[in-house]
Order: sequence, then structure tokens, then C-alpha cells
Amino acid sequence: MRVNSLPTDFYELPTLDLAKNLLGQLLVHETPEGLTSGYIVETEAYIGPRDKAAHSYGGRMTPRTQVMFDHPGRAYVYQIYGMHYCLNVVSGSPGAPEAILIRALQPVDGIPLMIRRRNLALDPQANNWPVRRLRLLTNGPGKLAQAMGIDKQQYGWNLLDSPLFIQQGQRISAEQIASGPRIGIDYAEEARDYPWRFWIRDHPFISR
DNA sequence: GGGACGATCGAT
DNA sequence: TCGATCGTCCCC
Repeated sequence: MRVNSLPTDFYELPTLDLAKNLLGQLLVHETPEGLTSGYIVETEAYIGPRDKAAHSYGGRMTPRTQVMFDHPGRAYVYQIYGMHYCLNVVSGSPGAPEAILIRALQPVDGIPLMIRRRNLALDPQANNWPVRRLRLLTNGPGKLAQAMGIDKQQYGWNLLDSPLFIQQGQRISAEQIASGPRIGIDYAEEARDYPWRFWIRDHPFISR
């Protein structure tokens, strides 16, 4: 385990609690191109067999969803619309296929590398980009995966270990946490309205 | 083997 | 509001 990373028991909370506790923590990825990191500012919980919006609804186990049944603290990465990747933190006890989608980050380290990976028309050499431009790097699940260099290769990775791990960030109080329905799951019938999306209130880097 | 669809993004 | 773009999943 990496010295800095959050310990195993951090991931052993009930999924809705973990989804809130992930807010403010620092996601880090070390690659040959450089290190990137960002504070987690928005998450969504997907809770196993009973959640119609979850890939593991009904206990569906496929090559894609298999890692959701593994120990908490692993990376569940999937591809969507043939072109974007999304990063989830596996949660729940082994056998309970639950996960938390990381929806937005506040960039911290490696911003020039993020700019290159995202192909943004920003000067990577500059060093005081306006927030309204900077937020385009990581204010959505597909965007942050691209900015952080995350794809299928990280599927199943244990987030306690370098090169991809989560470390203690800033403490977020209960009053700063807002919640509401999850994004992009209108097909999920009653689950559509579950308030399982969490974000840091008024944070400029959230997705919507 | 085939077809429908998607936990998104970015341009219009 | 709509098209891109293709892996995944389920059905035949």
C-alpha cells in the first residue's frame, strides 16, 4: 500500500456514506507523462441489485461488472458511448455489487498535462487560467477520466496503491454537502428520483 | 451473428 | 437538441 493513500477501512463504509466521504479527497494518478491530481467534488452512488440505474441491477455479473462484486476500494472503469471512460470506486462488502461514480474534480497538480490530454485550446505554459476555462478540464465523468489519463487499463486497480490512488484531502462538513437525483438515468423508473448524487455546495467545478 | 442502447460530451 | 461512435449485452 502506498504510504499516503486512504486505508482499507475508509472504503468499508455503507455506500451512501462513502459517496459523501469521498468529497474533498484527492485522486492521484502517476504516469510516465507526469502526475495529475484533483479534489473530488461530486459523486454518485449505485447500489447493487436493487438499483435499476446500476449496471449490476438484479445482480447482473458480466465481464464488465465483475469488479463491482470484488472488495471495496477497487477501480471500476467502463466505456460509454464508444468514446468516453468513467471512473467508479467499488464499495459495499464483497459480493455486494455497489460503486460510486466520480463525476467531477477540482484540478490540483499537473494542470498543463490535463490541458494537453483534453486537447483544450489553452496555453499549457501559462499559469493563471480563469476558473471558467479550468473547469472544462474535469467537470464531468468523461472529462476527468481523460484529464487524469484513466481508461480500461485501470480496470480493477486497487486504489490503495500507486500509480492510481486516493489520499486524504480537505475535510468537508455535512453542511457543505448537497444531494439530488443522479444524472442521465431517466430510464431507471423509480430509481430515477433517488437522491444519490452528492456534491460540494456551490463548488465551481461540479458538472451542472 | 445481429441489433439496440448507453452512469457523455460538445457543437448548434 | 442532436450526432458522434463502438463496446457491451441480450436475443436469435
